[in-house]
Amino acid sequence: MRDKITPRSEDYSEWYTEVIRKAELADYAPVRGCMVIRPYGYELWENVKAGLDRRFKETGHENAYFPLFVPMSFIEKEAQHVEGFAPELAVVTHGGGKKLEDPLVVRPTSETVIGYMYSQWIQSYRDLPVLINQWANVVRWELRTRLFLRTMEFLWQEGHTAHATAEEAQEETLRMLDVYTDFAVNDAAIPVIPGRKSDSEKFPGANASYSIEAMMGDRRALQSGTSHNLGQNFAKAFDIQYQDGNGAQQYCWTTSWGVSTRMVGAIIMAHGDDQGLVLPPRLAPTQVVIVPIYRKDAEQSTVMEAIEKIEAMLGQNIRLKVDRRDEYSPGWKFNEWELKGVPLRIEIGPRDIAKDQVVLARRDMPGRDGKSFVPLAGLADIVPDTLTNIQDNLLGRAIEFRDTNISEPSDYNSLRAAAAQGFARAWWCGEVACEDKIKDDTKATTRCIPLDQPGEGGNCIVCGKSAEEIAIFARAY
RNA sequence: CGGGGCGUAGCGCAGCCCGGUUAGCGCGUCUGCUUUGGGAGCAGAAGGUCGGAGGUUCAAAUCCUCUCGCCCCGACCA
Repeated sequence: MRDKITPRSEDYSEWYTEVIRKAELADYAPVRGCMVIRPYGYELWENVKAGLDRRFKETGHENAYFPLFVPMSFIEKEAQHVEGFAPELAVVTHGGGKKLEDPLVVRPTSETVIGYMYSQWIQSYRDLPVLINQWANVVRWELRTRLFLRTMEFLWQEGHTAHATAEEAQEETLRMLDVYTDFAVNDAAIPVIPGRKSDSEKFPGANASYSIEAMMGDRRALQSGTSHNLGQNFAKAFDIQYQDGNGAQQYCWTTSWGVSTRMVGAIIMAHGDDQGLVLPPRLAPTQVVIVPIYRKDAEQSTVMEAIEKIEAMLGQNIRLKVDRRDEYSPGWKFNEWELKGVPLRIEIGPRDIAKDQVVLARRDMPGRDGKSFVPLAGLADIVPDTLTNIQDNLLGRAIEFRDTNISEPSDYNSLRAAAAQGFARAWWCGEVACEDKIKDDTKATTRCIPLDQPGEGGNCIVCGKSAEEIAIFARAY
């Protein structure tokens, strides 16, 4: 906390870990691959949750809670699902001092239990659609973990819906992808690319998977949210049937979609700089911090009185913190709040009070550029405006960064170079062989086939055969 | 699971190769005084089963064997 952090350009990975630990977002737990989310990090997550939860409710979803333990036999019911998840399951074999007859799996995701319950609840077309979300923890036995990006246990939300028709399920899948995009862009200020996953990157058990892909500060891709059209796969495995208007039994069409604590990692890596975190105002636990400056006791009381006026002026709508600690110097506090990514800082001392002004310092513009003197009387307007401006600036900056690092190579050699340095957009025929060749040569994988397509066709960047769609290739986390 | 690195005070490390008094240093912590507009200064103090077990030796943080854990790189990663 007290020392400088490793510059981003020098060692991105080290920078990432140091920022998380020094800003007190999270810490390593005594169990390998697990993390403790500390209060500051948890508050950030709570703001992510609030932004998503509001959107879920606005689109007609309800929250519920399903159990942590899943019978092993459930996981085995859907062939692709078990194949995909078997290697990373945590299995409970003993309970109450006895070996269990049937082992229990700690949920890696909840399609199976929820599918089972849906089969009990759904009888008629009148029961549909079922639109449920749960906020929960899940466990996947990951071999290699990184704070927030991939931990053995993580927090997320998983939405699970059941519909009468394939069309409705597809609409829902894309609607939720759109909700994620809206959240990422407007709340997290991360300009994601929504698209469809290639078959090899698809969720085990899905007919089609979609994701939002974000570009991190090191130009690598981070899958930041997924939405799956599960077709009738889980409905058939768990016998989720309804009687239609003609009295015939039909299988439901289901979807699932999720965003996890990985989103916190995305926020850190999309906006952070050498000073530390840079949080978008919409999600920042503290939006404005006030640092008082004084020498003598008399000055202190004058400054504190002025601060009380500012607090009253800014009201309840701004997440405000006054740093009253006496044991640290103003300079020390400036550095600490910058490390913690607080979007806006107000500095106020005797000289300012004499002129009825304060100093505003913007986190998105380090140093003198971000500092300005503003009249105390105008703060009620200026502070909210500046926060909005910072939010917009972060998004604008991230869009510009992403766009300058997406290239459109026209031949395979330039693709190789492009994929090493950022995102590459190129025609792809859809063959796994071509995908694999790119992966072997560049470590870049198919991130997604963007929803936004040029329309006409082209030739596959690898094999030259005709291709209908453009895909994004990049190295991913 | 393969390759590499590291476990010594709350944190970061030195000491180990070449065994030898009471195991050091920086930061932080505590007390006091002076300070406070970009990471304050001085003085004093507290804080250690040297990851664990076994072995060699008159003597082990140091040498040997085993073991546990963590980090990094790779493979893997809905």
